[in-house]
Amino acid sequence: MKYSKQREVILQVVKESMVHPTAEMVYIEARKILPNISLGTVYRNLNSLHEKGYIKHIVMPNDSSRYDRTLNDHYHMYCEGCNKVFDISYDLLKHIDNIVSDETGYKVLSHNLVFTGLCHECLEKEGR
Amino acid sequence: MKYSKQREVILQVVKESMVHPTAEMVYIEARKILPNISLGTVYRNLNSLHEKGYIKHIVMPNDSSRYDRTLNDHYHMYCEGCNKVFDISYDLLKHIDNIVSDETGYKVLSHNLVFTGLCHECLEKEGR
DNA sequence: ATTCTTGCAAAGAGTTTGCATAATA
DNA sequence: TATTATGCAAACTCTTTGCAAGAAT
Repeated sequence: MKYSKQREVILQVVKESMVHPTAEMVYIEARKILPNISLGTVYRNLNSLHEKGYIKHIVMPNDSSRYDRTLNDHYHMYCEGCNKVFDISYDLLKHIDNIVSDETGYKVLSHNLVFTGLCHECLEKEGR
Repeated sequence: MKYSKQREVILQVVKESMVHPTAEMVYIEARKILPNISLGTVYRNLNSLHEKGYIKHIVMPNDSSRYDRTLNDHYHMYCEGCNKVFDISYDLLKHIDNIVSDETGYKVLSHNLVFTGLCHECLEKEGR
C-alpha cells in the first residue's frame, strides 16, 4: 500500500468523526481539506482502510454503510426517526464468532449486528 | 389488503423454499406458475408480506436481501464461498431487544444479525 | 363504483470500475 | 522505472416508483 494524501485525510476524517459517517459524509468533510478528491477515491480508501483494519464497516439495513473509528467490540442502533447511529455496548457477544464456529462447524469470520428503533430525541418528539 | 393471485404464489414460493431466497429467486420460481408476473410485483409483495408478518426479511452485508419462511427467532450465516445462507440457532439473544431497550432507553424495534464465513462444503473445497 | 394491484419501464440510491493521468517508491 | 492511486464518468446491482390498465371488493 503506497502512501497517499487522500487516504490520510479520509482516515483522519473517520477517526475524528463521532457520527459513524457514511461515505458521502466522509466525502463532504474530506473535500474541505482536499477540494478535488472524488467520491470514488473515498469509497476505494474506506474499503482498503477497512480491509487493513484501520476502521470498521457497519452495514445498515435499508441505508448506506457507515464507517466507524472505534475498533473494539460494540454494536449499533439505527434510529428510524433521524437516521443517526448510536453505539451499543453489549459484552455478552464478545466471543460469539468462536461460539458459533464451535457449535456449528462453520468457519465464522465476522458478524454484523444492527438494532433498529428510536433514539431518545425522537422518542421525545413523538411524545413517548 | 386485497387478495391477489400473485401475492398468494409469492407467499407459497417463500414458504416452500429452503434456501432463504432472494427476490430474484422468488421471481424465477413464481414465473413457473405465473409466467407474466413482474419483478416489481415480487418486490412489492415481499415487502408487504414482511410488513404483515407472514415472512421475514434478512438484510445481508454485501448481497441481496433474503426472505425467510421461518418466523421464530434464529440467525443466519452467509457463506462467502457459495453465497448460500444457513440457519443459526442461538437462544442467548432471545430477549436482546428488550434488554437493550431497558439498558439504553432507546426504543428497540428489531435487530438484524448476520454472520459471515465459510460453510462446511466450502471449507472442504479449500482444504480445511 | 371504488380501491387495490398489476406489468412495464424508467428512475433511484449506493457502490464499483475502466481508463488515462499523476504520484509514490 | 515500476507500481499504485487518483479523478472522472460510466456502469452496475438492487430496489422502488409512476402510470395506465386490470382485478378484487
